[in-house]
Amino acid sequence: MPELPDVEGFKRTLAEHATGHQIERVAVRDPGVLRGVSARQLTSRLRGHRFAEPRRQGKWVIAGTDGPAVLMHFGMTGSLRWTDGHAPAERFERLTFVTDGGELHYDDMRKLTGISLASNDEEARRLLRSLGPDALTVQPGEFADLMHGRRAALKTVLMDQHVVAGLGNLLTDEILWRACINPRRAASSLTAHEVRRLYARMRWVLRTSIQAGDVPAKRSWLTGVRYEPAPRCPRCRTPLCHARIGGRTSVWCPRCQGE
DNA sequence: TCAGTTGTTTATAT
DNA sequence: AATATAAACAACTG
Repeated sequence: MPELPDVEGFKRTLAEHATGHQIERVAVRDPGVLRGVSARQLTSRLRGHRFAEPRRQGKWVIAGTDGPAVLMHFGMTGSLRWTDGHAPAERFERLTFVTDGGELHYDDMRKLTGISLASNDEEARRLLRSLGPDALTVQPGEFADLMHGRRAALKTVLMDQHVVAGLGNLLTDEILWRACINPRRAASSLTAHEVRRLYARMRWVLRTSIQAGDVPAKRSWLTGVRYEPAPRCPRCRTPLCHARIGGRTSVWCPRCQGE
């Protein structure tokens, strides 16, 4: 269930375990996750190279090496696991990087996105150049400018990876609920005060979620109640509204955030 | 059997 | 350029 906090965790897995280790081979169990590269190419171009410090931009992990860089996306169901030695394949394991120190396993049930290869970090940046600034590191002034220039519904704008990278459906609803702003408001209609509040709540939700390793499903969070049959606002107990906004199911509190 | 799903890309129209 | 919408991708859950 990868949202930005989960992806940050995958990056950490790479950083803590894989960095410095040499890739001996890549075992492609399901080429359906490869994007723009064949299984043979992936192995031959990566073999012998060592993982460097990984980066994250939005929901992408860039696993650099002293040669090519691996671009990973996790769609709705992907994840990354490290095992110190060889481990039998999990049910949805699609690809394994076998290194001299252990194995990095890419699991993904649905295969909605996948893995691609860039010749170097420069090409990796070029491939991801259409992404907006990362939601965790975007500066308040830049964030305000981005919101100001968009007339579409706030929910749609926040989820648009070309505007700000990293916010998915659950995170966006959680942030808007905490900022007490209606998801259908035009982004450009926010007052300066509202933009500052939105920014502050976004930072808080992201930092708290990253610490937890995912968006917490606690009862005090919108995320923790949104799948209940008749969910109520964790703050004021008002029954929550739900509708499709920007093509995704959205949940909000009509009392805290307006109808 | 059918609807729904935590995401991205592409096409299409406005 | 923005904006809005739908479809496709794939495989599971309720």
